[in-house]
Amino acid sequence: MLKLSKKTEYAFMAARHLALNNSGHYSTAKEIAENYDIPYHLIAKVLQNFTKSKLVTSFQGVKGGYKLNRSPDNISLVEIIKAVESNYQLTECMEQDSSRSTCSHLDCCKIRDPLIEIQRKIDNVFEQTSLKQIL
Amino acid sequence: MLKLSKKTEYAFMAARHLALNNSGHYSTAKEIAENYDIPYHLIAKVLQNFTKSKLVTSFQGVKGGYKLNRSPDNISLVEIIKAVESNYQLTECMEQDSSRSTCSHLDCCKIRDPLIEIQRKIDNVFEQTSLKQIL
DNA sequence: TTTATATACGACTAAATCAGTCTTATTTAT
DNA sequence: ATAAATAAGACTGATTTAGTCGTATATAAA
Repeated sequence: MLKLSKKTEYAFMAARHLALNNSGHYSTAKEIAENYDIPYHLIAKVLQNFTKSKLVTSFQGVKGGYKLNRSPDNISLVEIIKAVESNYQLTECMEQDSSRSTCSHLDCCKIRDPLIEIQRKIDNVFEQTSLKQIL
Repeated sequence: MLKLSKKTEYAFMAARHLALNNSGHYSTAKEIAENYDIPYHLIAKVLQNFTKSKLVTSFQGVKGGYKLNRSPDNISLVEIIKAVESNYQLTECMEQDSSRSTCSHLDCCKIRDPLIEIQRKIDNVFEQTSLKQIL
């Protein structure tokens, strides 16, 4: 099956929220958690991932929170996905670090190359959809 | 993350094998299992799924096996995927039978419609790639 | 300078899913 | 009859995912 994890769903929701609430105050993890009924610690981790990938800037302490670093039409969905998913790929053997791939069929599977091409096309879908388009 | 299960990988490999060995004899589950080092019972189930979705015709008994019903350029990868994956979708809330959807965010998530559009585009990638293209 | 409110981060647990195994029934060519 | 094949479902173990908990650190404001 072809599925996004909840982490990615939460990431889209959070990114959307940040894009729509970019004035006045910094949005907090608590605010997003309550607004969309998402467990606090989960959305907090998503936002921390955003910070690490420089999608947002975080401010600690009272009146702290998060703000987007770029305008929504300049952020692609693939950036949001890659910020939170450590394993964004179609099959195990597409592991970037090929030494980590443990697939026992590598030498006889014969379908790897066409699948890489398909992965490229799917990347494109997410690459070419901007955060602005899901507001 | 966005991943195909092993079942789909095995399905692609089996479909490819059937396409390349369509003369002389019917290919058997055993033959495919040994050829690609796939557990026999797993590939057997994949082939049974193919039969159910009319992608192949099965023949029981000695000298039995499977044969493709259509030419490889007339079979899309999405058909192969849907034959083996009961849950081919991007998110839980895209469940065709909406009564089965248990997502607790349905009323506040706000990203469902754009995601449905993205699902459509990904469908398209698999729809427009034929079995012939992965031979 | 204390307090309340925020991010940062890692350990842990429970639930769900996936991959694989095993067993039995049925069909059919020889 | 027998051997070789599909059909189908129950079961198990491993892995992944989702969610929880606890603690440290930073900072605005009283």
